[in-house]
Amino acid sequence: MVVPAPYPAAFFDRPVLAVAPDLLGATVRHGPVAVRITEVEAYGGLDDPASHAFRGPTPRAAVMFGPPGWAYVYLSYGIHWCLNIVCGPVGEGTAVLLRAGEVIAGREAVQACWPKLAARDLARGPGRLGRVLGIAASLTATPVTGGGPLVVHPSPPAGELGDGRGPAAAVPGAAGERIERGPRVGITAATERPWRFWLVGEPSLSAARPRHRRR
DNA sequence: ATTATGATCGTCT
DNA sequence: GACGATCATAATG
Repeated sequence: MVVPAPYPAAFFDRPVLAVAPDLLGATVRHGPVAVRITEVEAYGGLDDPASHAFRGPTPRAAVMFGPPGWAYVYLSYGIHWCLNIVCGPVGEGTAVLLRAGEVIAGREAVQACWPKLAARDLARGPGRLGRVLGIAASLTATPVTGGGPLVVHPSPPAGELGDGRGPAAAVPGAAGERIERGPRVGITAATERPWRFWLVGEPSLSAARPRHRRR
């Protein structure tokens, strides 16, 4: 089994609106579990009222102003641990929120933990994605570029990454897939910015998932 | 099928 | 002291 090298810090040291779509189709790994990212949101710095970085480097948001390629983990609604990757140069305060994905490694163990969920729902939504990966507060301010417990790397061809990837999931891969964008979800400020990105046709999307039409 | 509500706690006002 | 970058469950059409 070949595991690709992580994306280098330079990959994340770019405008957040450039990094966000580039993360679609990439893989996040933590221990035995890996998730192929299908939906993300971009969050700005001091200029984005919806961002945790909007009020400057507070104790919580200070990580966002740190080096690109570091994880920013926060607790949502007192319950869910959500995962971001810091982007741009030090001091900018931007990050990409990982909102949904497809479990491509360690799926059997994950399925055993949540047997009532369909495979496509296991990492659908930022809270579930974090839960499946075992995201914890201790992972904030650690690099995802290698050397840490959390790693982001290009997705290998279907089947080369452990169990769980059936032929039906052997999608064309990030390169050939279409990307759409739209408004971010769950925020009350700057709702007009189309800073949410997703892979067209993925069954694991957290919102606006195409319901099959009745006839 | 959609809509309502409770859970639960760190962060910032 | 109010409010979330959410989700599971229950109630209702």
